[in-house]
Amino acid sequence: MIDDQWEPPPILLAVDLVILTLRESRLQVLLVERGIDPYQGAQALPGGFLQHTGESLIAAAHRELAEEADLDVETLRLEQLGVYDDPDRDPRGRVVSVAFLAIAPRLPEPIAGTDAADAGWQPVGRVLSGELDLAFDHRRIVTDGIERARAKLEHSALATAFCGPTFTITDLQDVYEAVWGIPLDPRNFYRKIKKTDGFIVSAGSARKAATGRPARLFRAGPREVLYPPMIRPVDSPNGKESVQ
Amino acid sequence: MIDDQWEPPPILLAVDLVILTLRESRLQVLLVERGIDPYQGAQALPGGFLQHTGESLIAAAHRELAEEADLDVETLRLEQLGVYDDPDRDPRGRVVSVAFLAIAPRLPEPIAGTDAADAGWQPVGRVLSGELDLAFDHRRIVTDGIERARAKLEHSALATAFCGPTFTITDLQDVYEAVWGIPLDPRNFYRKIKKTDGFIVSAGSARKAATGRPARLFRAGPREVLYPPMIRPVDSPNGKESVQ
DNA sequence: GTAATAGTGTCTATGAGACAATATCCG
DNA sequence: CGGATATTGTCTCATAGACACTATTAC
Repeated sequence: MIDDQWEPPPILLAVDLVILTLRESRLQVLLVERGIDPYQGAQALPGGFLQHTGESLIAAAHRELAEEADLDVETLRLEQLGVYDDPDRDPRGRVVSVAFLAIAPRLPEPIAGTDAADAGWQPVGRVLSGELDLAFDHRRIVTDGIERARAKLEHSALATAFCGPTFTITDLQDVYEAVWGIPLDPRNFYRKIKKTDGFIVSAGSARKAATGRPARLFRAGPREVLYPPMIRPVDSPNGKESVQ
Repeated sequence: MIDDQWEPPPILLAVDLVILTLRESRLQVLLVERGIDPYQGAQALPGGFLQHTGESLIAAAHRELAEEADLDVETLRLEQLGVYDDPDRDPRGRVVSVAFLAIAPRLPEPIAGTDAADAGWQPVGRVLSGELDLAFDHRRIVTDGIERARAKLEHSALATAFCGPTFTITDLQDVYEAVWGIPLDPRNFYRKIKKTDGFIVSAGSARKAATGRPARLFRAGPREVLYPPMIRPVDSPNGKESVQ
């Protein structure tokens, strides 16, 4: 707790960032090791406090993203994920945090953190299973972010954000399989994608692996809303949804 | 503006409430007439500032709901809609507002406001069209709330929240038609609803109107997530979504 | 040639949408 | 009975999913 030599502390506003990417065919989340006291040494989402009254939340999110993860701010679209305001979520006092979600394409191996003690990718499975313990309520925030990403893959062209500027349809399928956590039939996936006008546009062809027939390359198309949506096979066909 | 006899004012946290209901077969939103200075006399969403540091956002939302609209807090489920934090959104200074969305069943005609100068329902069409001008950025918040409600009708059993404890399938159809703003075929709607296990459960039958065959009555079932989803016919089959 | 991946064709079951037909009330 | 609404039946078309098959590369 903080020393109480003066007035009750005000409510502090913070931002937390859930940055997801695909590495080694697995969905991974960007985490930093906390360098200061509450939860020092624990893994946490990148983020921090608003620096001044006039700073907008999205500006703070972009600033933290640049500071802590050295990510290209321009290419990442941040989407508001939710507000986390349990009065007890931060031992330092009342901290209301606004979480943002972003999807990143595959990046050079180590994220060169300039600010945080250490920044790196972790498979989301280790977070969801509880194997990896996160500071504050960040496990819940990650859980919510993943569920949001899964849902957005159904109705939007978000999946292309996981890929580089050009990609194959198989690359795209890897995204869906990793985020949804289920296998898909390559043949049906291929036709479904190509039948959705504007989802992807041709970008030549190239040889990918050292084996097999080379795949055509595509770029993200103009369409952002998918109609009809991609269908996520249901594993629990009854009752309420079970997150985590 | 506020007088500046002391330190730069802190960031203030507020809640705004989008309460939707069905009246006269139209989607309507609860608005209050502002009694104090910024936008005095204009229509606005019910809401207000957090009263003390320890108050949670959801508690503040419920409190405002009770104060300004005299609504039964227990039956309404508030869902976080989003954060609105444009630094210029409130002339008094930096006010960050968290919006909540709730769906209310048909209620006794006049909402007896205890706090606000006046509270009442307005058809959302008048807000969306700009015919009715709202204070602050509340028109955007209402727009976002409606879009959220439309989307949730597809994938959740939210529609039953618009109805009373028991309702007919035609009542449910009225909800979908009003919120989506399109007509649906009664025969196909009927079968689709009954085929979705757990959406509704039987609750006897009763005569509704003075004419026609009496309909069976139902209650909301245990299912909250609809799989497969209800399908909202698409009016704009191409390109990006236009929220306006 | 074989191995491996990319891409196409085809069949089937299911479900959405159109709409005829029947049921059950009021007067 | 006729008018009105509720409920069921049936037909057609589109599509998801299963899966056989062909195409194109590396070796």
